[in-house]
Amino acid sequence: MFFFNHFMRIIMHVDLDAFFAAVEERRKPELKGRPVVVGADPKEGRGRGVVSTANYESRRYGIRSGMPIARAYRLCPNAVFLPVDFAEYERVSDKVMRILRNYAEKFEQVSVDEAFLDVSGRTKDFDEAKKIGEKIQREVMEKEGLSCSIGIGPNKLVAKIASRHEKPGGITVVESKRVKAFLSRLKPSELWGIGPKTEAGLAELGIKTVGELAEADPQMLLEKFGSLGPQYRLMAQGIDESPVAEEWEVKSVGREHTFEKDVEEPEVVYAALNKLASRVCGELEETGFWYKTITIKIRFHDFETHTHSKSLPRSTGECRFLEEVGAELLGPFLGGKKIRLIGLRASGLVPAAGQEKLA
DNA sequence: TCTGGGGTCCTAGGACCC
DNA sequence: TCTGGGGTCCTAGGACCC
Repeated sequence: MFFFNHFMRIIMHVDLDAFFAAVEERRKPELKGRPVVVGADPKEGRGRGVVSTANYESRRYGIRSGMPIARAYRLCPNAVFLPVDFAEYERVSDKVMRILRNYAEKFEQVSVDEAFLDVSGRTKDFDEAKKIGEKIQREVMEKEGLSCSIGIGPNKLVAKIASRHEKPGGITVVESKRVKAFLSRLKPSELWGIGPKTEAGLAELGIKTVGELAEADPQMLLEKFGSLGPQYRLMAQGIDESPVAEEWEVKSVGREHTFEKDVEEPEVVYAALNKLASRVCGELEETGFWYKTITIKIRFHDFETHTHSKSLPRSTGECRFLEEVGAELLGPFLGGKKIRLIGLRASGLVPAAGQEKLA
C-alpha cells in the first residue's frame, strides 16, 4: 500500500444543527422560538421511546437526544412533542447533500444529517477552506433554511470533533500544528468509537483525557482492549489516514419493534414477526438484494437481549424464509419471560442482479 | 431516568477443509 | 497415537454511532 503522505489533506465535516427539529420548524413556522422535541409519543409521561432530536430551546430544560421521552416530558411538559417523519427528513437531506457535493472532490454522506468533504484539491490552505465553509453555510441557509456547523481539519477524525466545537452555526478550523493541543483536554469518549464502556476501562488504567491516552503505554492498551487499544492511541494523537469514501455497500437490512406493553402471548409475537418480515422483504426488493442469513433479536422485559441467527444453504430472494426461519428461531424464546422487543434482520446481502442468472 | 430503531464493526470458539 | 497451520464460514454477544 502506498499513501501520498506528503500531500496535506483538508477535510471538512458538515453537521446539520438539530436537524429533525429544524425541518419541523421549517414547515411549521409557528414553532419558532418554542421548545420542540422530535421522538416517541410522550403519552403524558408514560411513553416508552426516546428523544430523537431536541431543538436548542428544549435543551435549555435539560432535554437531550437519546433521553427517555417520559423524562423529557417531565422536564418540560409544555414542549411541542412531534413524531419522527423520517421520509420528510430524507427528502430535505437529499437536497442539502446535493448542495454539499458540489463543493468537494470527494464526498461521503455519513448519515441523514452529516457529511465529509475532501476539499484538498480546491483550496490552497485552511483559510481558504474556511471561506468555502462560510459559503456552504450561506447556501444551505438560503436554499433550505437550515443551519449547519462545520469542522475543518487535516483528517476526518479532527474535522468531525471540530464541527461539534461551536454548535450551532459555527466553523472551527484545526490546523495540523494545533491538533495535539486541540485534542489533549478532551474526554476519551469524544473520540469516534470510544463510548462509556471503553472510557470506564481507560479510567481503570488511570487515563482520563485524550492527552493521557496519546502518551499511554501501547502494550498496556493492547492487553486491556486487544487490537483496538493501539488504534485508540493513534486516534488520541490525531492520526487518521482514512479516506473520504464515495460509497459503501449495504451489509444488512433489519426492522425491529418495541411493544407498547411487554407481551407473553406467542400469537402476538408471531404476528409482529410477520409484519417485520414483510417490511424487511419490501426493503430488500426495493434495494435489489438477495440475502443468506436471518437473525432475530429478542429483548425481555428486564432488557436482557438475545440474538439467534441461521444461514440458508445459499442466498435467496424469496421472502418466505424470513418468516419461516424467523419463526423457527423465535420458538425457544417464547413461553418464558415477557417480551419487550422483537427484531428481524437479513444479512449476507448480494445484488439480486446476477443471482437470478445463477438460480 | 428506565432505556427507539436503523445500522457497522469486532471478538471468539467451533466446524470444516486442505 | 499424544495431535500443525491457515483460511473461511457460522453463530452469539457486545460496543458503538446517529
